[in-house]
Amino acid sequence: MPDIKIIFPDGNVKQYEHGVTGLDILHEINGRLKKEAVAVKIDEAVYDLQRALPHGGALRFLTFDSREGKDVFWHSSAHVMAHAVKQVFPDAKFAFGPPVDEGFYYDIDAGHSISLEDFDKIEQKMADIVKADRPFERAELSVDEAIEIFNQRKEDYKVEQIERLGEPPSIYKEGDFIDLCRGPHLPSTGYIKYFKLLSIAGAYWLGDEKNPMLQRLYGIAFPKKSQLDEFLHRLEEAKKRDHRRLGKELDLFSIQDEIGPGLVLWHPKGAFIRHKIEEFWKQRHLEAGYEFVNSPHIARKNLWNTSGHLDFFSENMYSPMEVDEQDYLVKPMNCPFHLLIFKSKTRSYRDLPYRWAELGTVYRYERSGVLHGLMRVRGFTQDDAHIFCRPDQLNDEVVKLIDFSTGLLKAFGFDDIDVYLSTRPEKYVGTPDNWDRATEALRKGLEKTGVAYEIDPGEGVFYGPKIDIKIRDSIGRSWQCSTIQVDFNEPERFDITYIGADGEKHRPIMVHRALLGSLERFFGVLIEHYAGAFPLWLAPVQVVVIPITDLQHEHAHKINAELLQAHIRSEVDDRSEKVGYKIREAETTKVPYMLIIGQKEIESNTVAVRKRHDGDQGSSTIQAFVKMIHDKVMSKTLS
RNA sequence: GCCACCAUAGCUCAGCUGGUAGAGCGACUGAUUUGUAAUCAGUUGGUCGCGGGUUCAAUUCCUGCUGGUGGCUCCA
Repeated sequence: MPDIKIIFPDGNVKQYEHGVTGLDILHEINGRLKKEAVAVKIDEAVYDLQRALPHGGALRFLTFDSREGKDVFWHSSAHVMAHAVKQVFPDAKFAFGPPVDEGFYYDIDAGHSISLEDFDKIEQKMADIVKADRPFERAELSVDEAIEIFNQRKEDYKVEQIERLGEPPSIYKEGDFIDLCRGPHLPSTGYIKYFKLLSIAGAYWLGDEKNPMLQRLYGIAFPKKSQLDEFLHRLEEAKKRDHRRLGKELDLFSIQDEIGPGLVLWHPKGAFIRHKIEEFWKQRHLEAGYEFVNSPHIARKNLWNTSGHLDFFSENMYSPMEVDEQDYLVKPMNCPFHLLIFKSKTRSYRDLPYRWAELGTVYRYERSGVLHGLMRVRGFTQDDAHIFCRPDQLNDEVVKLIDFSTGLLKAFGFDDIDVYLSTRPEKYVGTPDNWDRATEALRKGLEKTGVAYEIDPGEGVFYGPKIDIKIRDSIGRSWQCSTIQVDFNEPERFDITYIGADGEKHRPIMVHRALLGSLERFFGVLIEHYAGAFPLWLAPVQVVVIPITDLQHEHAHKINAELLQAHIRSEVDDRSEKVGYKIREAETTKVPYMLIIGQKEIESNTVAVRKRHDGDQGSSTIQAFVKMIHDKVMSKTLS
């Protein structure tokens, strides 16, 4: 009896017998899909192609091109990898093996260390499994049946999962390999044509560092060879724009053993770029009604008691130093200082809000394994500010902040952002009631600006909830920079007040915020975003004047002097090298403009302009060139 | 901190199963006077991350430490 009603994307409706599978339907279709479909979606649920459809509905075949298709493809790939590992290491036990953004992994307890040298063997076994083109067969079991199967196979982690699941599990069988899995999976192993194991890492069972550590094998797989090649090529490209590598090549910064891990030296060129960023930042902040403050690097221990840092943040703080028999601590945050500036005199409701900004350098103990170039360091400068306002001003301030932040980031070419609202964590100060008010304020602000956001439960800071803005760089990676945190608690702990219109004392609300985040991380992100080719307004050297022979040296220096007069950062390359060599060097050091000066240019009193990446731009008068540079710097043109 | 891996000249890297090290680029010197991504020649450069052990002999094997890489946990 035909009782499965399928609605096709083109609107056609067709009835099928009970037991019909995606593959059956696929066979009736011609074209690309027939070869490329990896799963089928009925309404909102994704099913295996080989599985009898449990019910009818709107049908859509999924290919590798879709997110869901990739997940199915990579999930099955993880399964194949696990099977291969099992063949190489028969005692291996398996935990989780999900697809991720790019590829898949499987957490494995192999009984001994799997190392990179085992990759070849595992990949060969995977190739055998793929070649055998065995079907993935689904079965649904009772909890007891499943536990028995996995107990027999000594799959302790799987048994634990089943017990935690508490509902009848499904399993997938491929050859003699059985995995606990919700699915869906590819019809057979043969789909996984091109794959590669990528890396190996440690990962705690269930993500808890108290649990034993498993080995996580990462891999990637594609239906087409070109896709695998492109993926590997992209890895290479990402490597080329790695800020650690570019930082060295372009002489921007260094981190040295003698000083200590996570402590950054800004070299002249890097420091110059930082200077331009700070200059811009300060200008924008003055325009937005901020005032600047400054605070010391250390303070008495008791200050950090008052603020709650010693109770909630001490694992990130350095040990006290003794000064005149008193303990002092290096600051991990700037907020207590700003609170005390507020407290230094009586404040009136008329003067709120105060917006106090500081490029404040803080030090935090980060565990050695988390340090990473400029992205994660132990000493860094936050572009910090604290806003003290009345309750009736809060909403407006939050809205302003979101706009201010996105505007600032846009100037650097970051248009693509992800926004998160992080709520109360397990360890927190203050009352749940205050937390709710603060969270609500942030949520309202977000709603008002209309930006799309996600909730990040339990990810707030100890003193308040926060909005985090993550920016996407030019190759699509996401970086956390801006953070906006509403805090009802610190004002209470420091007992700060203002005098209201009613002549009574009132408690102000405090907003903590860093927009670029830290200058170190932001610089690292910028280096990778621009691949080291900083836009004109940031480039430490904007122009290299290149005389062709000694005969043009004098003229070249004259032009250079004119450029310097016009506040253009220019240098002359008057070494005894060929033009090609000098151009190559200017290109590799990513100088935005080159001016080639030969006899022709001297005679016509022009300059031959060459643009980084784009080559010869023809000749120009020096006046026109200077004007163009000025215009681009003024408008902060990115290209 | 945990798991795996790595550490050789300023940089990128060679150096098979132990017999105290090489290349390219860079830097320096000289020649060359050059028209849009590498002119030629010469010179310089290393306690083979640091300490201990095995050995007649250790850059190579073992071990401890330091630092780094990819992850996990944590985070600006």
